[in-house]
Amino acid sequence: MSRAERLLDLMQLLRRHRQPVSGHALATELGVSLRTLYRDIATLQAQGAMIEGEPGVGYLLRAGFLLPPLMFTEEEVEALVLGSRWVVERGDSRLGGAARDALAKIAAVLPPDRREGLDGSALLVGPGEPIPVGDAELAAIRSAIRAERKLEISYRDRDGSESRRTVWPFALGFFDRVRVMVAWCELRQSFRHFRTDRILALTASEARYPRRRQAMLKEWRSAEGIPQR
Amino acid sequence: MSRAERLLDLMQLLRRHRQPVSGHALATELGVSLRTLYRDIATLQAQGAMIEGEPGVGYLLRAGFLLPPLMFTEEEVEALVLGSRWVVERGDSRLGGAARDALAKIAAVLPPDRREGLDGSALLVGPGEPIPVGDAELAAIRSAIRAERKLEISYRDRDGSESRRTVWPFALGFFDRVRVMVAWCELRQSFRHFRTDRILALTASEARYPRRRQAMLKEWRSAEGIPQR
DNA sequence: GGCATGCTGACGGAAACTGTCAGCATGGAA
DNA sequence: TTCCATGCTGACAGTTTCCGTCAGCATGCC
Repeated sequence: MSRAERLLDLMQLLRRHRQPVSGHALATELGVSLRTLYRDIATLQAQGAMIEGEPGVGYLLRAGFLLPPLMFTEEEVEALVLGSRWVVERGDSRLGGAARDALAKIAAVLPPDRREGLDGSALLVGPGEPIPVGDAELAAIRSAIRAERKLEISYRDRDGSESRRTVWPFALGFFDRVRVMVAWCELRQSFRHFRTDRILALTASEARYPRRRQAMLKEWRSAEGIPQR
Repeated sequence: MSRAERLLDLMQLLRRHRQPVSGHALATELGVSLRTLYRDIATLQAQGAMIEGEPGVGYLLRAGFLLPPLMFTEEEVEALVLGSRWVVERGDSRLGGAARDALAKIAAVLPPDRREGLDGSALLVGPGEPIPVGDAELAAIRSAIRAERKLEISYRDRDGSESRRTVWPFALGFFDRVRVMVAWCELRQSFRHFRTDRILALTASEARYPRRRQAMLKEWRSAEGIPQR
């Protein structure tokens, strides 16, 4: 049996056992040495499996690796599909792909009768005005926000004057016609909004910024008078 | 990328495409040769995945695969949250509530560390121009579509002339500034679009209409020159 | 301390993987 | 019919990965 097949088997094994299983037992069941089992576990963990190992106890697959069955009402399915269609239509292509993937995963764990609601949903998103972008840039911005890392951008402001700045991005706003990155600007020492279509160049920095993005978001919200939801 | 990882990716890729996909497309997406893709497909099939391949058509993953899908990635959660926020912002209130409920259910199955990404997501939906509505009407339209039931409406068309008609609604389009119900109009004997803000009154009928809404949607799509997705 | 277990590093032979090439099969389109 | 897109299989050789063995450390319980 090839390794790839064995890894799939291992997942099934862990899924079956609700009690902790010793590595030795797993190794035997898979017909493989203990050392190899440890390597397999490590590989699965590297792919995101939340497998917990405790000395003297054994291994246990924690919830959070495989998607359990989900139950949604028809209306909830409609809402998710409509929202995802909007993301596909208006988000960058990576995010659109993610939306499709998410729906596909949901479809896979939905009871069969609800599943058809996914493809056949009657709620459509009309095409909007094409948004000038920056597809790759949007993905870069999102990833910088997620990792709380600085960005260096060349920006042309409303008046046409260009500048180069280092910013701490913490939010991305999707409007009908434009997208706006919200960030702390090191140059101006204040919160600034940057229309993505005015960003001329963008470099992701290795450096993390010193504040938490959640905190900045909250602060920015109150500064702008936006309710905290 | 290791083979094991690639196999999981391949499963998700197949899940995502609900239509047949050519092996060549899959191989390209995975960054691997066509021959290797065939080998991967064979491996998955040997593991019990029901993947159908037809010459001249492509591959299709039948329901009943071997493993439930992996947990959502961060990007997928972002996409779902953004989409739901848009629905809350732009949908009718019932649908917005459903979007919230759906997110809550998703949150319940997320591993704890991922859960905070839900509320704290940095992707925001900008407020759009307020849409004149009809909140209750929208819910009524959606429900009529779902049940494939006729609606009687009073409508004021572009020219300002009013009419009363019975329609068979089968789709609802969300545009930036307006929402449009798509229906078969008994009066005109053709597909018609009705802006929801021009619907003066609306009565849900008990009577079901004689056609399937999926079929009408498909027919309307090709009549309008809209690709079938 | 003894024990069961988890976990890590190193090593060399064995096994699997991969791309290339070559060819066949099938079903729809021209 | 002839084409074409596609699925599918076999063979081969270079490369990569894998795997068992050994050796050792850590943790927590008795």
